[in-house]
Amino acid sequence: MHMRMTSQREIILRELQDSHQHLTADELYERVKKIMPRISLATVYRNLEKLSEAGIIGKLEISGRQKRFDSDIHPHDHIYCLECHRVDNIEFDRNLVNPTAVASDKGYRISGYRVEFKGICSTCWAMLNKREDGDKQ
Amino acid sequence: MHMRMTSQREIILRELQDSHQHLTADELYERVKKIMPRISLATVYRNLEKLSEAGIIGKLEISGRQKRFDSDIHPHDHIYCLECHRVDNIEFDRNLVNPTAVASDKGYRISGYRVEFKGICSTCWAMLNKREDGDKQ
DNA sequence: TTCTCTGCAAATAATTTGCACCCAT
DNA sequence: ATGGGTGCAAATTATTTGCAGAGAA
Repeated sequence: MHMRMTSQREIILRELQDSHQHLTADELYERVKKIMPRISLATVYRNLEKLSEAGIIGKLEISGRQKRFDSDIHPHDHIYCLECHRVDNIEFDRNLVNPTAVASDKGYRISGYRVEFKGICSTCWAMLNKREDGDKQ
Repeated sequence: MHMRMTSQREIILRELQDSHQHLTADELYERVKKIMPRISLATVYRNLEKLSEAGIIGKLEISGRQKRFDSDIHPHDHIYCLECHRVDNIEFDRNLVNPTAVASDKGYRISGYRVEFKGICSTCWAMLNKREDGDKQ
């Protein structure tokens, strides 16, 4: 059950890291295809799953949409745009939340938590304002 | 664009409220079918969408799985079980998080946030321990 | 050699949509 | 009488899986 390093796995991981973004499987597929045109989307899915199981990348399950993947695995939180669905890191002091303080709740054994902000990103905000200006004329 | 009250809408809402749970569309469909056997799953989806748009119920998009719906619309947070995927309310002091303190981040206009805990619920915890005991024998 | 990985196509899961008819307002 | 709502089936979206061959270790 050991994980082999294949060229597809290597490229998928590198492309995610180089992107400095929180990409979806198909966004990553489009990027990887430029380097390795015969790769299949299933391979991208399978590798992202393996890599996140192995703790090499993070899997973001945010806002009930497509999963996104994150090459940054240190604990941090995110914000997503309600308009374009992009996801960014957000600076939030995780010391403010003490999981053990709520640990007795409902008898759950708590293993983690995340704080997920939502809003409108600056790009969409600008577009929305432009559209409103147009409406007025 | 006004919302009509139909018998299906009424029953869907009532069943969700009476359940005191965070149900998925198809769980609710199964319950409603017992009262109104010819209702379709699409109707359940459409009504849950309308009701949550109207702010009458809440939509929970948690852990990258099926959406769940909540008849309790006052701001509160949740915990879900990694084993059985049930969702429960969790008591967490939302005053600890100050959205405006992170508002400048990346230029987002923040409109809300949620804190999502994960863990193992007491039922699954008991089952896992029982299974382990079995393994040892 | 062994066993994981791959590409392809088909399958699945969750949700949405087109359409003709129904019914609340 | 309007125009939103409904049931049904088909379509869509995101993801997973079976299979036979490829290729790391």
